[in-house]
Amino acid sequence: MTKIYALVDCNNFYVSCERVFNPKLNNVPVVVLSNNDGCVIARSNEAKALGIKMGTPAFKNRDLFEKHKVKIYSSNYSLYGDMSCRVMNCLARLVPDMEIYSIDEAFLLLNNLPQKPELFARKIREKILKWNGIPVSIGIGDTKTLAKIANQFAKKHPEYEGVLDLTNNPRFREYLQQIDVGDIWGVGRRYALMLKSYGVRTAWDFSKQQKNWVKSRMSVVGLQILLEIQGKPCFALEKTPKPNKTIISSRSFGRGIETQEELKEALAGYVTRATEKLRAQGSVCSALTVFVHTSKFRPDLPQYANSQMIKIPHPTDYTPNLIRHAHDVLQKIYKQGYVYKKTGVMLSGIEPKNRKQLTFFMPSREKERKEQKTMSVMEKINSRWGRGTIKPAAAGTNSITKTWRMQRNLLSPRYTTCWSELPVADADIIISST
DNA sequence: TCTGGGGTCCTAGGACCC
DNA sequence: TCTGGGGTCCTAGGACCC
Repeated sequence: MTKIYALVDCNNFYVSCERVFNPKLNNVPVVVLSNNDGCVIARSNEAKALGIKMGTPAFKNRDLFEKHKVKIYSSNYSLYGDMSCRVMNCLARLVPDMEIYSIDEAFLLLNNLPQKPELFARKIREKILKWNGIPVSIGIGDTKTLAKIANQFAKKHPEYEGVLDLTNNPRFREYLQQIDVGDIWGVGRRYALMLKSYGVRTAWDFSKQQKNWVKSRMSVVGLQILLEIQGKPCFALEKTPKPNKTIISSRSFGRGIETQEELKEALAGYVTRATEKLRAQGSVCSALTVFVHTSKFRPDLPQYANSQMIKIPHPTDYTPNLIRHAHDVLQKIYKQGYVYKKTGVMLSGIEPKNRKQLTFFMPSREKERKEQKTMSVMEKINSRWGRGTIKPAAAGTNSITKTWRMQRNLLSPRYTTCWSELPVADADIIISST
């Protein structure tokens, strides 16, 4: 039986999250900025209409922000992550087969419904809005790629009221002719340029190309995209998330830093975070890469970037070990006389902990048990009292780290994940509205 | 002054082996 | 002097995604 795919996409997700707890933000331009309050990463429709572009640096938009009284927020990932879980849990209650694709998107299978997929999608939409306050758009198609395309119409054009079904759609060709080839899922800027140089401008044009032609220019991935556009599924629904093969933790600094001591401290914090993720997915790692670089936006300062990987003899998830390794690598690539803007760590060679390769020179069982116990106690304390309640001393004390930590000057409260920041209902308002 | 962070997959080419 | 051919594994770099 042919499958019917739906893509549920939260509209302007981060902005929508802010609006749930602050209705004053409705109908006015709102943007959310990346870490360090650097770039615009989410915009309300009003902000899009002002011509504020995705990914542009905040300081370049300053005039627009001021002129139109744009509401500006630092990104509040505690809030967005929690809201995302709520939306996904709702979806999971409504359909048996779903794949969480990103923080604000999920693919669903809409087969064997008692009603037409479009009707069902409208109900999903209503419920998510009612239960979570988050508006979503839903595109439906014979493949994931077509569902993605349908979603673009559902989101952009109000006449669809948030849902478009492209399966058995008599206007299928018309729709594909309106989609720029670069807006196909998986066709990025480079491929779009290449395709256009051959006169392939729209999704419809693309769907008419020869398999070999596409494969020779865009590898097998391009071929899969072609087949998907033609309605032949190549990308299956992935119901269970696969463990990550690499885990990265890195941040830009709020200010440039120069000393190795400060870099070590930052790095220790990132390793701590990365190993938390590693343990959360039940894995160990056998390699670690450290990178540092100066700011490429300061050509007036001397530039330096470097990275180095080391193999770890015994695959591990033990934070102090990995911090030690990271510091060793940093020692090798650190150079004095530069103003560093960013450092980070990547864990790789990741494998399941219960299946890890044994080696002759493994640490003793006893030692391993101790390490495990230490990590599990640390984890318990942090999950009970909040992340970072206890951490390796190498990651620095708050008073020291404060000076280089990232800027988040416009942060909203963690309304849903922190007792002390719960929204407070104003008694007068409650009384007057009842 | 101020420019994010975290992932995946594919391919070509080198090292190495028989 | 003559200097093959086929295979595997690993890595770096490029392309893409949200």
